[in-house]
Amino acid sequence: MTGHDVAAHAGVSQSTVSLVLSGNPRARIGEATRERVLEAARELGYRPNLLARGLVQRRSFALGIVVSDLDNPFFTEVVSGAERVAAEADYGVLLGDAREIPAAEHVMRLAERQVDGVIVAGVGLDALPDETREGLNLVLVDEPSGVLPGVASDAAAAGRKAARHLLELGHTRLGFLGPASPAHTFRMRERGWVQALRQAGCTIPSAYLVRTSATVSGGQAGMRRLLSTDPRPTGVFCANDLVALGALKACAQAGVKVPGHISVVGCDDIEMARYVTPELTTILVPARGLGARAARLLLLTLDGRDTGALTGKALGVELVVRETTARRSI
Amino acid sequence: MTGHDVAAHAGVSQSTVSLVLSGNPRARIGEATRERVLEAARELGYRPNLLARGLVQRRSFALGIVVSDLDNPFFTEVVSGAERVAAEADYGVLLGDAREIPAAEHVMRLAERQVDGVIVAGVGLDALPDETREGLNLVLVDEPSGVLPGVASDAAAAGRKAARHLLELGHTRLGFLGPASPAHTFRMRERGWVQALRQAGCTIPSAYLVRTSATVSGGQAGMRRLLSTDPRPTGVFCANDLVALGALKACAQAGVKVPGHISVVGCDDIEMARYVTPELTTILVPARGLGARAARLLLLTLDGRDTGALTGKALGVELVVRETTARRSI
DNA sequence: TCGCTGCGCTCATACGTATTAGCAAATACG
DNA sequence: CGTATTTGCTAATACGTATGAGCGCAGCGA
Repeated sequence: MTGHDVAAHAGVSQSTVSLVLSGNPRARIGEATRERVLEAARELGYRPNLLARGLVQRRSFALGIVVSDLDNPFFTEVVSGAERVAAEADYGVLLGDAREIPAAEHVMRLAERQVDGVIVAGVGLDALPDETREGLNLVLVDEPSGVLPGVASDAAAAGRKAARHLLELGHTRLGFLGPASPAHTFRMRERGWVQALRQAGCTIPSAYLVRTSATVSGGQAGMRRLLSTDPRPTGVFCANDLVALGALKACAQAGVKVPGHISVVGCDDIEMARYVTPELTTILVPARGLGARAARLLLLTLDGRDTGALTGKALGVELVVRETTARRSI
Repeated sequence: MTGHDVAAHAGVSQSTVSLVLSGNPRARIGEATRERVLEAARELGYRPNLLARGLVQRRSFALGIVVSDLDNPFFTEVVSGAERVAAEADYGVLLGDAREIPAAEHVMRLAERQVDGVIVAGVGLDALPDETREGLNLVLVDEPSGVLPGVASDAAAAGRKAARHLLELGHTRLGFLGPASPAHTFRMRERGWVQALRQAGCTIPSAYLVRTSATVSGGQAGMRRLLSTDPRPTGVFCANDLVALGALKACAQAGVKVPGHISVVGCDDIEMARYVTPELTTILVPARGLGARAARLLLLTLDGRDTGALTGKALGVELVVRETTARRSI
């Protein structure tokens, strides 16, 4: 079922079929033949071959999205946001998960598939060698590089807001749970946290700064370490919600009451945060918004339009107070 | 950077480049020229254009996956499993989320992109009209149709195992929370549940069979209704884990102790089930396994290989006892 | 010396679409 | 009525790859 078949059926040439169906407005086509072609196409159930179109147009109208971990709900939200925008614009979305196959490899494969651009989330710039990305439209999510376009949340603000919230509740012994990651976002969350505490005249014993992997089990192990310090912190900020969930688990297992004995603040506001008991106080990072904005940025770039409105400033983050934080009781 | 460029650089024809790089084993190529071509390709950083290849081979080496709801962790796990298998086999994965755009529309778009096959999950056969799928390799996940190939979990067994578990704990007043969905999986989970109860001589008042949407808020609302019955059920089976999480939330808000006052069993075993407090007792449905098997089935079909081993029987489900179920106390 | 047989490579073409140049007929203009 | 101009369509080509047919050449036997 090709354009030639439609042409034959309508008694015109393939060129005419293409002109009619591409909807090129400045194409001069008689009303009668336009009707005949549309009718024939409908009758035959014609669907254009986008590979052929892509080949000649040198645009595939597809974009790729590579995430570091498809099991992390934060990234699936990013994907979800990007997919929505892309689909709305009639773009296809090719997915890559960097757990088994490195991000750089995914990017090259997507390039072979001639995607018009690639969104990369949760992957540092150092994991993407130059030769990987030459001649490719890349947008980084939450990894400001200065050299590549990207969208980001205000990670330092996330740390600051967590700190201020706990400080306002009267807490002064404050712990941090997060990965020793080169990822910009994690570094900035930590930096914002530390700076806000310093500014408030709060000292930070090194035992209160615990390194863990950015996963639930990491948070669990990290919180165990934190609970074994003496005196314990009365408030903890976790670098992301998965870590916070692990921390809550560790508290429950150790018989430590949240928020009675210790207050916990997460970061991301994944959906799960609302469903655990007690509900997690966290910093909302608009994951879906980041994905959507990344896709929009890419699409604007491809159309050669102005992208200033999207690259300008970071997406705001917001404190969401739920049940894991309370005024210091002792 | 095309095969012609590599050819010019190596002093051979484009055909030769193709023969060398396609690695066609029965191609007769001299060792010297093979080396020259490989060297040239490496030097120029040549990457073949898969659109062109797909056009001539009439195979894109890509497959599509359409899910009903990308925010449901169960489906992201299905996607994750399929992506892994596909990537391993050098296939691309095109993603479609059926919340904004109907599944049938996604399938047609994927067909235009010439995917070699499509995996559809969480979507009933009735949502896919015949003309949508003609000439297309479809695999349905958890929606046995008899007419299309598919992979499925043993949904009736899920219902039965939930029932037996609660019966063994001494519960006799048993409620069900689930959608009035045409989806085969939900129907079978319910049927297995009902049959096992009947078989045990357990009557099921219609007030104990509550219809809700298959979401957290649906489960929350449903559980509220169930808690207002008199006498209350002492055990509840939820059609999936999201519903169960909502049910737990409703209990917490109503001051009803789980599992002290009421036992709750979910279905799917999404990751979240382990992180809520109390941890959710549930029926493990191997989502990632389903996705992986669907992808393998598709790949085997495309290679014209035998698929008997994969289509034969449903994937087993398994009771995972955690903390939301306990022996009937009163 | 002359066929004959593999070997190693190239030529030509096809895949299905978009697009430019151009042709014939119709229309407008002086 | 003759000449521009516009209208409506087609022919031809390109996109980058795979692949079957075919060609020159070396080696080999007679």
